[in-house]
Amino acid sequence: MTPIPVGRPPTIIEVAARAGVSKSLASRALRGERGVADATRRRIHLAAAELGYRINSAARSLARGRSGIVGVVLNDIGNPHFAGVVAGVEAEACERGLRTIIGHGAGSPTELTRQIETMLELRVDGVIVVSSWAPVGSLALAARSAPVVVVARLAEPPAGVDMVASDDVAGARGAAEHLLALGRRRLAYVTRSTSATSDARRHGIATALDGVGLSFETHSVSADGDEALAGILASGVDAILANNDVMATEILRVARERGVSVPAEVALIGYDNTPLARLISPGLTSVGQPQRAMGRRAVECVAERHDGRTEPVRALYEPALVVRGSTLAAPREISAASSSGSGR
Amino acid sequence: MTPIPVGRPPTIIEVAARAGVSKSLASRALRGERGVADATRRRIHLAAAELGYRINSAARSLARGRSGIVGVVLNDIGNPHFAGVVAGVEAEACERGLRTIIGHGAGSPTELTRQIETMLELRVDGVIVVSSWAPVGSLALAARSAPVVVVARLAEPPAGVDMVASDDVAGARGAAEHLLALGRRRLAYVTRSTSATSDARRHGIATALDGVGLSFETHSVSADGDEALAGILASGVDAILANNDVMATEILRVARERGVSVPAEVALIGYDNTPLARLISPGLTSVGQPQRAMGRRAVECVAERHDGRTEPVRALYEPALVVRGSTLAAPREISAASSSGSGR
DNA sequence: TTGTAGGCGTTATCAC
DNA sequence: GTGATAACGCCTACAA
Repeated sequence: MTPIPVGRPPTIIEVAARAGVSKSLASRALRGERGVADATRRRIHLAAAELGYRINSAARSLARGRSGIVGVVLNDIGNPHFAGVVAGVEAEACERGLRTIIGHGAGSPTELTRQIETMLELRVDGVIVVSSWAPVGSLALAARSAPVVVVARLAEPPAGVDMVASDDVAGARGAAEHLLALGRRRLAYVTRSTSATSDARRHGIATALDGVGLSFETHSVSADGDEALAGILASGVDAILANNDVMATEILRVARERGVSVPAEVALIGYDNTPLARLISPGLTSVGQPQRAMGRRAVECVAERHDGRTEPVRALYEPALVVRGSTLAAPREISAASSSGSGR
Repeated sequence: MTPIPVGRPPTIIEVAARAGVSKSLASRALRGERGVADATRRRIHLAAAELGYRINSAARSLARGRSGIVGVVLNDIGNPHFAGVVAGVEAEACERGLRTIIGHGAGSPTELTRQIETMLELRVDGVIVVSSWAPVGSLALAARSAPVVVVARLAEPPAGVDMVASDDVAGARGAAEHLLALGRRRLAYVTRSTSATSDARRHGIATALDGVGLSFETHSVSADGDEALAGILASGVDAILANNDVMATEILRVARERGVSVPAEVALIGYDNTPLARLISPGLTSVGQPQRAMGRRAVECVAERHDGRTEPVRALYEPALVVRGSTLAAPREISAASSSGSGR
């Protein structure tokens, strides 16, 4: 006893009836296939328009076996880094005639997994997971059902999962070397929580400091860790590397509130080089990743898997340090791209 | 013994076969309906787990007539205002057993329309459009197929479309009055482009200034309008109201680059009171909207429509001015909630 | 150029 | 408790 809703969307059968043709012909005409008389085609399109017909994508993907949609699961909508990746995904998907839908992982492994599940149930043609917090197990499982691409660093990406990332070790090392070159010696690394990405960046910093016989501390702070941040700022460090721009911006705010001057007392470096880095004052020195290019590459990976590729992709893009006021006394901007590679 | 499934994802028929039951029984068991012997139910769940079975949501929504998914179409992923609304939507949807997927309108009416179309083709149970740039026509059309809620101001929302907004006129008026109270007299309003939201805010400012016999200018600037912004800053104004926090932050950056001091020379007010307002320096005075509450209300609207409501909802929430350093000489924060209403 | 006849995976309505 | 069987809306051979 389905309570028939008022104005249930019309089906292709009703369109066909109105145009006086069979449903298969209507289907072909609406899909834009050739082999339909022009006059008939016009009648069909007219009927569809009059009825407000809209294809039922559930029925279509059931019949075709694929949906024409790629799903993107984001770690955190509020972080502008992800907006950049999404832009790349959308551009490439659009060029290939694919639609894009987005799922929000809300920074939680559980929720990320749920969103990936939803995408798979929707039978998307591929899942692009922009997060390094998705449980490896659920990624591997997902990859059994559809092409899965992770746009982030994974310690040990499963064989069935493609990975598109930037070289976090090199990026963080470059950032640390920049600080060393400026004469900073007491560095700290601040991150939200441990992840493969975070670990790789820490390792990069360690590499740089090992070379000159220095050590540094790593701090994990929670979302509202103002006190913790203040403590770090007051601990005698002269430079802080943050795991991303949002984190760096928080640190900058706390520094200001506590009267710690940046960069005079403490130099500050973010990661991702999001628009945020340019907006704040002083401008934030940050390690840039080619977000758009990575997003595009992820869609390519999905397409390649559909074309039969089975060997996993491990694309690593070169990061580029963008120097701004938060590490320099003068607010003058210097773009110091360390190197640029395709990563392919 | 868990054989690795290969090829197409397993269907409920394979699960049923493996468990030695009919597909109807498997369906009932997997759906958690009662009327299945416990032992049988366990066998079925085991078989499903071993095969890595995942329901085909296309088939389900085809059979059921609804998808259990609400679609959210955002004007701009990069603007943190939308993240707040999404959080509210997700919370409420989750409590009601609904999934949420997101579409990215990329700030363009065309793309917004396309994303709404995609949602309708996916037969979502409701579309929540968080933007005032979606063409009214396409909203009205969409509302013929599914409940549509706009979370933004529309000049004349179609009868079939629910609207959840905050009182932009009052919010902007309050902001302008705040500036007047501080002794500012030469105000300017800066927006990206005209929209119902933008118009309402302009009107609110006009209302406040009319009361004291002052006038002001409205400027539309494009995405990379640094020169235009610099021009406005140099035009002799002593206060600027921006259409949103992102825009305000841009203005602040340009002001800094051109040596215009905020708030000493020019006071600055944003809109939305996003996390961004707190992050930058000086803190940004901003008109807050209850994003989460509005997101939740939107999902309620969808549910109500499903329960048979036909009269449109026109919910208006009270904005609240949050005063920070960008309008005060001292960087001390004063939370000045003008009033708080449920908007129901 | 057009029509007919399955079939896609699931749910729902019956019988048994 | 359990199992056939008919939709659901569309696509795709295959016929006409």
